[in-house]
Amino acid sequence: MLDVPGEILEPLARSPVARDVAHRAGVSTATVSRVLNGSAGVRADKREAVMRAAQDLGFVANGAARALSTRRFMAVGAVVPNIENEAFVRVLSSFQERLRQAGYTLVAANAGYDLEDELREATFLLERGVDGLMLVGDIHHPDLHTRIARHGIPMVQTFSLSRERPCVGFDNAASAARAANYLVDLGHRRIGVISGLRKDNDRGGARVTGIAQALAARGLRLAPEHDIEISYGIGGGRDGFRQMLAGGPPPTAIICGTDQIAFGAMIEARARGLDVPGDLSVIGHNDSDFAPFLDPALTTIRIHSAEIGHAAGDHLIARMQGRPVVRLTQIDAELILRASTAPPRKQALD
Amino acid sequence: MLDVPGEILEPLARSPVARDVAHRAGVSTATVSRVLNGSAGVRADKREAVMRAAQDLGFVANGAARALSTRRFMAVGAVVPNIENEAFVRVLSSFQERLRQAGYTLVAANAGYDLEDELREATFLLERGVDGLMLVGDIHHPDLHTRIARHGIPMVQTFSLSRERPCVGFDNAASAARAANYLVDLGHRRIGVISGLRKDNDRGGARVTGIAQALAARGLRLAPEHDIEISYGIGGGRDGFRQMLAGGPPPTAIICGTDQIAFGAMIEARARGLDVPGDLSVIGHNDSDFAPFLDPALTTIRIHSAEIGHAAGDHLIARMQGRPVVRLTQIDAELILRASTAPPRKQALD
DNA sequence: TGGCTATCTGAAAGCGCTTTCAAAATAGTC
DNA sequence: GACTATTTTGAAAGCGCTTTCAGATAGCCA
Repeated sequence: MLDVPGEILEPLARSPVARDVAHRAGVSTATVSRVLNGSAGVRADKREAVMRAAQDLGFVANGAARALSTRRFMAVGAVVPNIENEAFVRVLSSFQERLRQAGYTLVAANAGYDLEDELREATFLLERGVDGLMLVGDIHHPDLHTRIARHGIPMVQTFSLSRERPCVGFDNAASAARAANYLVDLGHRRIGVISGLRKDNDRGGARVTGIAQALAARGLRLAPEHDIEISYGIGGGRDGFRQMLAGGPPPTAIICGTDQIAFGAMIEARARGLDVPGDLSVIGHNDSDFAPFLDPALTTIRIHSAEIGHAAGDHLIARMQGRPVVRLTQIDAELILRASTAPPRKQALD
Repeated sequence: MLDVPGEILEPLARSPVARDVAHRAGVSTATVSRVLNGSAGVRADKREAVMRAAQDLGFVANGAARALSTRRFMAVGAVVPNIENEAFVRVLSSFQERLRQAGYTLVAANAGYDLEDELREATFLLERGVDGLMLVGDIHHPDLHTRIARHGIPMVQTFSLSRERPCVGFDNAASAARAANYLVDLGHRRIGVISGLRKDNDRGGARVTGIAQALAARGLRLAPEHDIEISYGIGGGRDGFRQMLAGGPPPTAIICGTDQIAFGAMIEARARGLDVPGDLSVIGHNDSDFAPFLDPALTTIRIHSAEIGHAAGDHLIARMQGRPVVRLTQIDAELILRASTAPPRKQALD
């Protein structure tokens, strides 16, 4: 890093307030407020005058004053585990889209898969006065809901379903189970899982559970040495698959917690001379941009992130406006079949 | 999407305010404020009492009231072209990290590579009362700077250098030129470029210019048919390279605007039976997570996004606190050599 | 103990907007 | 033209916090 010396910069001037506009237009601030908020009952000529005055002065209402006065901040918060994760970014993006249309601002924060941190960030947002809050998953710090309740604002959870709380998501166990069943149908018998960290992460946990149960229902089992938990990312996927190979006879198929992990596993498999899908079928999660372009193209569980974001936005907006709303919105994930899955080779089956 | 009927939810209760705390602690709101803001000059026993009362009541200061009173919102805005773009997400993430430490909240918005939209989003943030603003690049709507100035808040631009305005970035032309020179040094003579959309995008434009100039300085030229502009993404890269092949003798090396584009170009090249790097050397931009894992591993220009975000954060914080600051911070990009670049085959050189 | 600082503390005045309430202006009626 | 029903309007009271200013307390020294 290199700092290039340059002119030193300085600040400020007083920006116009409602009284200035009122003066210029020859009315009271009450009327200015009425005009600017579109309330009815202002004579056309005064309305005109106010509009022009505001325009001339470049008046912009002070958000804090307005918020203080109306008791609404017109902002909603969102706390996601990892703001650099594609799926969360997509949700945030679509969530924001909706909020923006309704005049709300999105304030997002990062919790890094840690309950304490999540609580801290959420509290920070609450202090800011957000009018609503979006969270990811159904596992949170025990104090979190109390604090949210104390602020009396609506909250919605995303990505997973919840028994008690408002949520927009999908059945992680069921969709992962579907992937497992698909593999079993193809003829696979030894199926492994590489997931991200599962601590305090109901999505990851549910997926593995779903797979284990699906296998059990078909008379198979998820061997402990084929149930790997690693940190996210391509590197994690490589490590995970390496670990799996170290534990006895390799699986003929694996289901991964993200497409990045799947990508990593495929790389490691290839480095070990295994053919995908010949020797190893691979399924990812999320349907990332690159998934169709991998070689072979990656079979993956597509999560409709944009729809989740939209639905979560709609839910929160409705509640903030006092409209009734259903507690649970389910948006199903979808298994996208591509070239990384195939029946196992005969000799691998014994 | 499926809506499952559920209980209908409802709201509210009054949250405690400073006066409540004052009452409970037997002091005035002035003292409460002093304690909660850590101002000196409050006797220990009263301080204790206030702390406990606040704790018991679960008091959280109303952000709007505080903002109104202090004239500082403790929030800064950021408008980026595409919130789903890896490089921008990284910058936002590190930017936020710094802000958060200093007690500021980040409010981010999406402009989608459109000047009008950028103006709209920035105005929205300005209305919100942000205390500072981060933008990307040096090309903006003519009205934007006027509006920012009217609010009297500091602004910093990122990713590119600017002649007039505060900025944290790197010399896009120079770093792209370095990549071009490297290719020429390897022996390449026909070098192509696939960039993202260049309209209103000084980064993309500068990179191409830098490459063209570097080539010119070595007695070569960037042929128009080898100068391709496409929309971002892997698909864009494929299309771009296809277009390039349609335009006469193919280049022996290409420089791409992002790693995604490079990835797409590599896929297309392989689909055409070209070997990378044997028949085609490829250089990307950004050093994405997947770059080292592509086959072959991608040579790329690493942009130190995290440092840019940190520096931009530091810059804004300093100015918001009235401290002097240098106008321009340069953070150099770096050419990361991997396996996707090599000398051209002899027969390709004529 | 009295007198004089040095500390602490609370009353009160904003911050800039919205909104209520009653007065002023206008319109409508007979 | 007097009188009532409507609209329009502005004065003023908050919203909940910070901060100034002056008064109350405590601390010290003679």
